[in-house]
Amino acid sequence: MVLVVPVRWVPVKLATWNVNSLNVRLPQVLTWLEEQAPDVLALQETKLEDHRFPAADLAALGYHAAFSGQKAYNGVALLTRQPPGDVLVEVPGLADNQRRVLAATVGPVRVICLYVPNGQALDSPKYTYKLEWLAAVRDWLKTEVAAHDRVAVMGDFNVAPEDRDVHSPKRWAGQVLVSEPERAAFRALLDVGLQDAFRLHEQPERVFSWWNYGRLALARNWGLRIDHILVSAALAAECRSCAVDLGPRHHERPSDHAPVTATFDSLDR
DNA sequence: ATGGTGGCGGGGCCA
Repeated sequence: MVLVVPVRWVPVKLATWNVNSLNVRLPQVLTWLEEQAPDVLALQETKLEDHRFPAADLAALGYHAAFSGQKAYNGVALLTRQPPGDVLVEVPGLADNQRRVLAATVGPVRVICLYVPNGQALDSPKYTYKLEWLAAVRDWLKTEVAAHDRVAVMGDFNVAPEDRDVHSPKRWAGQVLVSEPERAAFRALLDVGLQDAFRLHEQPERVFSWWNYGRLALARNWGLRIDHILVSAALAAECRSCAVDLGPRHHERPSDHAPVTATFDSLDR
């Protein structure tokens, strides 16, 4: 007689949030962690040197942390319920002083946090840096996807992939964040074997993740969807939902970005 | 509506 052992499936929640200063936003992050209880939260623009990272406050909520920060600009972190393993803070072969990349293995998932350069404007050296950075990251992600079954690449990509991710495609046509070379670079990331978790599911129209500071922008939903969760095929098959959480964007003294969350059915961690 | 704001740092840069 064959005894069939039931496999226990548990939900997994992954999230990403550009907090625009973890120092300022820490109370909001702590509240959000308690409310949403993600298994992993990827943070961008922490703007904190590592010795100032609020690891104790996060540990009090049961979160481990891996982080790669710098003063005033950039900075990424991964908050995880399970200890992060195989932490990496540099893209192999890419010389970059800016702290924009963090990878860690959490349970069965290789989690990668990205803060893609903004690019400033199409005629700026920062735009060239953005495209070169994305090309180098693409090459690296190819190796990560080859090495791991479940991969989630989360962060502020500073690219609105399609016109439906832009409140006013006409107004934004050709601008940084929506230009065709940036969109091609974004599609090249998908080409290594990743899918936009948000587009795996039916979604309302005009869902965005970033709005300019200034009250009119949010009130009129003048936003862009530039924060993304990309998943490998194995995770895509397990993805249950993906959504933007507008709650924190309406808080007092908010980040200009809202968190993006994806849930999964995954084998017991 | 790419700043009419915000963060950092203490002027100017970055987003």
